[in-house]
Amino acid sequence: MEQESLAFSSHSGASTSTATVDLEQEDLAAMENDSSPELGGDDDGVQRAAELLPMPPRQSSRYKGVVPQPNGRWGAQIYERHARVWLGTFADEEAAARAYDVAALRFRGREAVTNRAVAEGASTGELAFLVAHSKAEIVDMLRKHTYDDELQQGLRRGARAQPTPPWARELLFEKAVTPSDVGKLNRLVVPKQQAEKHFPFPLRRSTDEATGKGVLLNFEDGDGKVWRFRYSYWNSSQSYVLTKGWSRFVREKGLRPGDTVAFSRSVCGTDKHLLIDCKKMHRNMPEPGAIAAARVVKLFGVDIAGEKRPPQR
DNA sequence: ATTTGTGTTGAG
DNA sequence: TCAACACAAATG
Repeated sequence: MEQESLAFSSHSGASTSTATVDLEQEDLAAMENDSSPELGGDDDGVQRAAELLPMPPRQSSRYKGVVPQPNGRWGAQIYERHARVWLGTFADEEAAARAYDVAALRFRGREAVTNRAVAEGASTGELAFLVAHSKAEIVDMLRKHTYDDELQQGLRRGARAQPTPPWARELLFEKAVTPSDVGKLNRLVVPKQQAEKHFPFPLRRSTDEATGKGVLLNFEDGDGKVWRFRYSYWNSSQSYVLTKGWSRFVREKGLRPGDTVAFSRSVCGTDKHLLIDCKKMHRNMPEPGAIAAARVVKLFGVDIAGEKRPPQR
């Protein structure tokens, strides 16, 4: 259901057939459809009648990628590798221009020349949405005039249905956890530079710490589950830390020294909440205690480990 | 009967 | 690359 096929016109088309090619993820199939241009007196000169009827000269559009249609409507098109990609027809010029802009952003990236002011034609969220879809999908949305809906729905997904899609996340930083980060200290040391750069409040080193509370921050994990940690600054060690709630996270995720925790931020228009994910260094390696537990179960045929075994993932 | 969008050309 | 123009293919 991911693959759409769009028709493209062959540039040096000697063949009279319309080439249909699949737009995959990123690439438009290259068609080297070359042959000698048809020569020879193909047709006579039967082309006079039309000239006499002064069709109101179709005025060209002031927008890039927009072309007038005979019926007064507007078409949008963009070129890719010598081939035209038709983006559909629209009632008004602006809608067509908008379609071109969207396509240009998807095909040529952030720096693409568009019709809208260079400043803000696309939010970070929209850019992410675009990149998360194939060119064919975007073109299809444009032609069906469903782009705006899909975009909104896509951005919703991040704020509503729990798991924020990968494309709606912006990585802030990662840290390989140390033994003490996953030990009994119930705290994660957040690299100072990263903390000051990415985490909410410029946590006052005396104020907030003096009161000893810091701030509570919510983090969504890969499964959409929300974790709440206390984030504060410890004067004693001159470091930023995540404390309350951290040990439970470590336990539930089975974090071990050397594993990595990644912090990112939702890129959706509104609430740019924080996200946390962990990358286990050795995927299939059972936890230290797991082996013993498994043996016990096997030996005695009793699920004595059932209660104690922490949930995986 | 209309509309879409492809074939095609020539300018930049 | 890009749009103008003509008109065949696609649609209702």
